[in-house]
Amino acid sequence: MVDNDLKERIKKAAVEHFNTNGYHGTTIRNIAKEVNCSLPMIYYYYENKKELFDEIIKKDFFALLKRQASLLKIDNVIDFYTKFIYDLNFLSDYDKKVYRLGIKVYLSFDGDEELMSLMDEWEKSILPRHHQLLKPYIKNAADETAVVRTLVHLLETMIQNIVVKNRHLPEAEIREEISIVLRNFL
Amino acid sequence: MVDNDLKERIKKAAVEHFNTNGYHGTTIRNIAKEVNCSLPMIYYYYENKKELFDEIIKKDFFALLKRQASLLKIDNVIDFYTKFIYDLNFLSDYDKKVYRLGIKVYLSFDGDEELMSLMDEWEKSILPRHHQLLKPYIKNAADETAVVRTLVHLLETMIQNIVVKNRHLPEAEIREEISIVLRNFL
DNA sequence: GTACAATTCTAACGAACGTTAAATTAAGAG
DNA sequence: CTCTTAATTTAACGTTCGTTAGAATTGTAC
Repeated sequence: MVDNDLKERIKKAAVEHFNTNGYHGTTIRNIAKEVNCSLPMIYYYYENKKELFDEIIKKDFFALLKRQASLLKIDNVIDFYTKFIYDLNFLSDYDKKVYRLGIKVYLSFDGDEELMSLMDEWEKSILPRHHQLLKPYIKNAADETAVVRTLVHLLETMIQNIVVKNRHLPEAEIREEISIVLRNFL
Repeated sequence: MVDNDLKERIKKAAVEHFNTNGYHGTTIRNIAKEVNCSLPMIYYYYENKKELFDEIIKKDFFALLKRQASLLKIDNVIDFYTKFIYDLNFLSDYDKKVYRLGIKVYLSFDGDEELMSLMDEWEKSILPRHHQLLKPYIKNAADETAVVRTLVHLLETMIQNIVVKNRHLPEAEIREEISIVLRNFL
């Protein structure tokens, strides 16, 4: 994320501020000060505060989610999920902040009903996607849906630890937890 | 939570607003309007906006956490944890909102560093507490700490689903997921 | 160099914010 | 009924907010 272009720098600063101070706690003036431009420049590139916020969530956050979801070359299921989570540790700072902001909207800390419904739609797609993904590897299908659900729940917590709480999760811990959920299943 | 007393009604409305609009998005005027009193009445009962916010987190949220943590009569571990989570579904509306607000502070959506460090301290106590709790029931201690960690992570997601996302989690689903993590362990 | 468009700025607008001073009303004691 | 204190209100303060009008600057094409 090289920041030469002013429009991009504004968005970058906005992500930072929205994350730290929330939507209402973020002021256009603070963003302008941070990127060292005058206040109306922000209105030159973005219609208003809300549009700036929405662009981050609608474009950058969902793009990030889709990028994540498309990394689907599985050979070993546990390796795959471990890598899936572990790699989050090494997202760029900007991507992590966008992710964090998205999760905040998802947990309805900020954002409006339109954004919320976009989130809901995304969320509904998660379980089926992972179920599909795991299907070919299931050996013991006794409590299939429950295991997939548990796995997804576990992934969710680990994502939040890395992205929202900004912790580093060691690969070994990730692998252990995923294995615990998936044993007796693969 | 009967609301006769004005001070209590103010706090109740504040929880509602802080939850929906965040700290900065909440205005004293809106709170006053909601409880049908004049604006300075809020300053009659609370020093300022920040003190009102802090009282909710420091008193009500932590009281709630401690109340939850003290429900420790175990006979069957899975029964216990299932009930522990399932009962969250039936918290009073007020308690749920306080819980939700607390989690938001915990995830640093609002609140200052003082509150954050209170949260950190609490968080550090969680793993040891559950480890202690599970100790007498462990049969297969091969990956003891990992299982406890996985369980706590799973509990966290379920708490967030109930309290933050305001979903109802059926007892059967809770039990299934806890059992999946704890099998081969008890 | 001149013309024109794309950037960027200074300065201000009205509205809403947190907070407070001071006046008013309600309640309880003697 | 009077005095005193508690509860509540009206009205305003200074500040900061999101936003915009309009001027100044910079870049580009001929």
